[in-house]
Amino acid sequence: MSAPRVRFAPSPTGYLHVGGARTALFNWLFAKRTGGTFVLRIEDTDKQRSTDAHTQVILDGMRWLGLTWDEGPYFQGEYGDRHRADAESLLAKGLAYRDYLTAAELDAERAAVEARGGTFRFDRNTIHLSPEETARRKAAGMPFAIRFATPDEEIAWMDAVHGRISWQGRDLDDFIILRSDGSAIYNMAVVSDDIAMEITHVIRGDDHISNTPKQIALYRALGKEPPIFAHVPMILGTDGKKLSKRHGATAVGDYQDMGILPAAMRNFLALLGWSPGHDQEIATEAEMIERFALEHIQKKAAVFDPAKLEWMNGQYLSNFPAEELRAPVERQLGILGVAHDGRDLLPVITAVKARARTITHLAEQVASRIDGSRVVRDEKGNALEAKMGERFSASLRLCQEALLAVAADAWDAVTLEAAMKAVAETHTLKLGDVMQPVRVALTGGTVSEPVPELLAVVGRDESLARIGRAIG
RNA sequence: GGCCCCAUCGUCUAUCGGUUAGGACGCGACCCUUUCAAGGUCGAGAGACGGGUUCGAUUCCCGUUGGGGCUACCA
Repeated sequence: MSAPRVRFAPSPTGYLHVGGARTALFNWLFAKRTGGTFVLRIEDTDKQRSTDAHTQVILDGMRWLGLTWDEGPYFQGEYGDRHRADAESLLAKGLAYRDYLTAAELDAERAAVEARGGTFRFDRNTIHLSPEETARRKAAGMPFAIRFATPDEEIAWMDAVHGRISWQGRDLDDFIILRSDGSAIYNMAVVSDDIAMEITHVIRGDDHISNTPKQIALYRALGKEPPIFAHVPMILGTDGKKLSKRHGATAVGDYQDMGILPAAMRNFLALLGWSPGHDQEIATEAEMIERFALEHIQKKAAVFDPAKLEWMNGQYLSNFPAEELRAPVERQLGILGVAHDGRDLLPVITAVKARARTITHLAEQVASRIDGSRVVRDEKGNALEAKMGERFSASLRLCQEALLAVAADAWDAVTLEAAMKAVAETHTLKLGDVMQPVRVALTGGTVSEPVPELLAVVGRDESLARIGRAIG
């Protein structure tokens, strides 16, 4: 068998949604795994809703996720002539027919049926013009749509994730393949393109299952062998409904803005509906490619859990070397408007990255270490001060005194830890009562890296300044 | 309504007829510790229901219930 050719075919009518991104990821993984070709095709035939801006956002989202394509992007809108030729070839073979009924007349027909409480369904035997009227319109050169004469036979396929799925032709109506303006309808365009682009495996969302029998019928009518279909499950919101705007962030760009790393997003998305078959969840790109198989894709829809994504992102943050985090952190600092010129961020990032869950969060912490104006006292910080009362500033004064005694060239975590412990010992204070006030004075909150490291990262002058300010 | 798809802890999942039904997130407890959203240990927590098939069903078949998708001269 020749190498597989797969495609991801988004329509540029919106942003790149996580569902689409996951579909793209599965296609990409499959292509990598099999040594196949990953084709990107932009389905921009809906002129009303498609925009170049959306196309750009989708391309950016894929690049951000590292889902590089081998061919394309092709733009479906450029192949109108081929779509039309394919539709007309069906007409020539007698497998499709002209329908002179106008869209308005069809709408009226539909409205009438629905007004009676019925369910409208196109039926070639009941919904049609009289032969005379058809002849008259044809003679008058009126525009017509082309309908596919769906054969009354079973259409079945072995879905790579679902197994055998079958439909009866009679449950499909004679759907339109070419509009009266000469443009192809979705199913016709897709089949025409997939044939022309020699696509061997169609990996797409579950919601396309009902399009598949129509497309297979079209392949047969065109005398072509259908590709292998793999319908991957949908992604749902926390309430079990199809993921949508009201669930919050659904666009890949939203997660980029929230400070999610591409590697974490990719890893998380891969595990939504697919499993490597073992217990290791954090996996490199190479490991995922190595284990990827269509057969291991889940049939059931998956609920998107933002909490687990954040956890996973936190894992990547902890494990990534600080150097790799510097660029995204600097970018975020820029967004926050924090000057960091000439400042070595690596020690700061190293100190705080284990406790951060997003780049945004990480950058905020870095900002608070290098810029005193970025320190905001949180509830816990206030609560601690209130709880300790007078002892709070008393403790800080003792620390201030001890820290002043530490020379600038001796200002490192080891020396500082010794100095802090000495304060506790000589004044018979609990270590926590000495450390916590300093943490609150320096960060505004009760959560941070170990205090000696914190002092080292913030620096001597700034640390003492913040302590001075806290004492008041 | 019709057609189609689906069904293991709250969530993501492992299991491909025999397991004390395993792991992860989240949750709880404990340990470590100056604190923690870090690390470690432990715990609670699932086969929707009813029939078959079988020596034996989470697993295979049927039905019920529940959820989802499609049902356009949209993609």
